Amino acid sequence: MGRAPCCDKANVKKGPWSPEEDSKLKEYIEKYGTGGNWIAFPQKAGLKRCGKSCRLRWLNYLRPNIKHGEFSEEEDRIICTLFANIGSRWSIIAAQLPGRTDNDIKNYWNTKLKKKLMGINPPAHERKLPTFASSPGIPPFQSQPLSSSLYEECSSYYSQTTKSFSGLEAISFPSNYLSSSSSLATNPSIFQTHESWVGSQPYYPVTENVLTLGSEGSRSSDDGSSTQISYGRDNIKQEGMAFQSYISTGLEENPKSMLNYDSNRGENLKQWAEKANAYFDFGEIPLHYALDEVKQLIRSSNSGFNSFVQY
DNA sequence: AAAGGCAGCAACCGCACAAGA
DNA sequence: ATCTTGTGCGGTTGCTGCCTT
Repeated sequence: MGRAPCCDKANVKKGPWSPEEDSKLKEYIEKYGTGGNWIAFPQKAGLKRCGKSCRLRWLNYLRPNIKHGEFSEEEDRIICTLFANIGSRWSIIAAQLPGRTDNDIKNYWNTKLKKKLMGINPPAHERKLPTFASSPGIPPFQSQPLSSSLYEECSSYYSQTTKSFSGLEAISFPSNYLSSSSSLATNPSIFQTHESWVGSQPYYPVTENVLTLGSEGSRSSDDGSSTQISYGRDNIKQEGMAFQSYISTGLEENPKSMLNYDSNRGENLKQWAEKANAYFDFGEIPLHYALDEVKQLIRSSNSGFNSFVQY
């Protein structure tokens, strides 16, 4: 038996909102606010809608200062940069783009930006990647030839054959790790190597290629039309590699001690935090907001992570 | 001009989490 | 400590309008 529905599905209207409903919703909120309870809202406002639907309509469409229409090149860059770094966490990305909603950005990514990236993907045979010698305990890394265009850089990871991005891992913690420290203890599989990531896939620690941000490597073009995404061994922080190594070798040697927080809370977590600090580095992302603010967003949205990683 | 295909986007769904009882 | 409820989020669906044949 699942949880009770949030509203009486039989008696609520679904589908597109009419102008009358819109104005009813808007007028009520302008007069009385949301009342802090969206579930009760429709009844108070005299709307035959689910509370969640009202909330969505307000947040995504009716609320003041919502920006609709074309995304700028700068917005494109921010979305790409953040997507590469934190994945499909649209609410966080939206927080960096004033006036844009998470839904808007998600739609834009899925319908346009992703295709933009895919569109100029060179054939696989033209993308032979050099492999760097690996250090002991550290898996080999590969670099990409540097290019001046953000789209080329990102799209080089897109496979026309599999219709998915592959061989690229953002420098990021696995999303399930970020959102819940306990999942780490119960789901060792998050450490396994995987070969593809798309929006819906969880992030795993880097295994092969790394897309890092800022530092040296590719640079913005003169007109600023590209971003500072760059990748390659030179940009990979030793700490990050060590962190990866720490995870993989540690798991092999003693999975229990790596995963059992209850009995090992303390030293293990301290090491985790240290490695995590080094690993979780945004570099010099050219955003309107300070990196600290981005990190703050992530911290504030992931209490599990926050509970043991101190910056 | 009509039909089919496709892209864009608004809205829905279900899950996870947090807060409060 | 457990259960219930509201909220927020990301993934998905389906409607609508435009484009192509």
